[in-house]
Amino acid sequence: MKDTDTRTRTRPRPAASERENESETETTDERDVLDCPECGGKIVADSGHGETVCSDCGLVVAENEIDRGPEWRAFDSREKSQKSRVGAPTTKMMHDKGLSTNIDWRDKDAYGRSLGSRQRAKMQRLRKWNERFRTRDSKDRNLKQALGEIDRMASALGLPETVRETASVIYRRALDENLLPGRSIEGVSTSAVYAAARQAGVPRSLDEITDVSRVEKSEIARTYRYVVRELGLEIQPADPESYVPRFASALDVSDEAEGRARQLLRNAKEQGVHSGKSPVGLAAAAVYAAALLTNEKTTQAAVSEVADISEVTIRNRYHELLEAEQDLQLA
DNA sequence: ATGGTTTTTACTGCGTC
DNA sequence: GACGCGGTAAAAACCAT
Repeated sequence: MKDTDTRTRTRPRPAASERENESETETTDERDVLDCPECGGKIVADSGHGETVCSDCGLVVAENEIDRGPEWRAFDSREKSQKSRVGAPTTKMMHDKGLSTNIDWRDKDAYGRSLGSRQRAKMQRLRKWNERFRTRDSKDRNLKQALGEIDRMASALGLPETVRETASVIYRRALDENLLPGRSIEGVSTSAVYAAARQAGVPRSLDEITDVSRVEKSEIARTYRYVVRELGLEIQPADPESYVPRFASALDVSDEAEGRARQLLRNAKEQGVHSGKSPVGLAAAAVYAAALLTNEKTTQAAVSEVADISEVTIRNRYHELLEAEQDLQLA
């Protein structure tokens, strides 16, 4: 991980629809406009989410200002007024932030008198229904937010529609099985994306996932393990070959080299050289080795860059890959 | 918590353009 | 002399126990 300083972290720009909404929600008085150190573009102090962010490259200059914007987002003026922050202070301790109706369990009226049996039965029914609606509402809102997040991350990672759908399904299942309490919506939706991408055979490394998520790597990993276990998802370790096309095209190497890379990986697999090693490292090394074999110019540094893996690892892996290749020819 | 394995970081030496 | 590459040692991260 390169970004040790949390204040200068780049982030993918929000989807167009979101940005439009933010700018029209915001009153346009006294904004600070400065030049971005990163790309020279304009930085507008606001964004409505307590962040000061460059509109061109997404560089986050300052975070943790007070967010005065409305809750979530609004699509028309009716929703906007409904969701604006007016009303009782909310608490995060309750799943519905303490805004819902509560019916006392005591069978007394407002003056403390006991209720008749008819009234008691009525109250009993009301309690039951109130409870039902309340939990359903909260799950709805929860799901809405999570699906938005899943969409945002998936598109930032360039994942196809199908992956988003599986991610949503995974999230829904997690919600239905009550896996959420004690875990953040963010964390679980990130895990869902990670799992879905792997299941679909278009894996993204944990680091790549972490870059687009709002939670830390360790939490994602923890939540991911938990979700996979509880849901009984069957996910094989990522196949190194599935990283090859992405690296190959990022490095502009020929199809021939790409084929060689796959071949190298298959050989390695048969000889069991690959177990225990990171699939990303293997894939990166294979691409590098293949480029070498086909006389194309690539540097370890370049491969290391696109694969986000150290050069040392590439060196070690690609020696092993070439050895495996030789052993195979001798046998 | 611990120990074993893998990956990363940092540094050095070698050959080439 | 800068660059690409190789190797090494030590630190850090990761994993299973």
